Amino acid sequence: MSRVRRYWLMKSEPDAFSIDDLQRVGTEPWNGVRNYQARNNMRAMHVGDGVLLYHSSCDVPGIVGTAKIVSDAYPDPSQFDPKSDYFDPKSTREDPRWSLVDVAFERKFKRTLPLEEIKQHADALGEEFALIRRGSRLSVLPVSAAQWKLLLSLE
DNA sequence: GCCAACGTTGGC
DNA sequence: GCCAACGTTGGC
Repeated sequence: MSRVRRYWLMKSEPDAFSIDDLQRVGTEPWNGVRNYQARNNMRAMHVGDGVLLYHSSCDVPGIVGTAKIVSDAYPDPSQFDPKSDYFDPKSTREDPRWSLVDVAFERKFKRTLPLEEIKQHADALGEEFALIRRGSRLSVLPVSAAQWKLLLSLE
């Protein structure tokens, strides 16, 4: 039983966790996501799905490389840790509120593909693409096969 | 540092 | 269930 490979885009702030950090550690549990839409997207992920890594809140915001999903979603342990910034007192182990997936480094682009440049392809990418939708702050978002192909061709 | 956009919280 | 207040995101 095979399934269709799906694609996603995941943001991080390079000051906190960059693609170089991911390359160093190899695989990272993507913890700390505390937005329901982003969480639901992670719950829809499966092993083998493709990820575009995006750097936000930095000199040149943009796509910096690719990664792979290497686990299905499971409860984010940091929600249960009172010492963690991501502690959620309203979450229980019986019914965990927040999930994460394990993300493995795949490839770093030769250059950052800047948001500014991505926006120039808004027509081809489509108005519904959350990365360039006005006011969208979603940190984990779906990417279609066509969008994936186009964005990789811009590297 | 500014600020627009958005999500969440909590009083009523 | 409404909505004002507040906190956060993230480009610029």
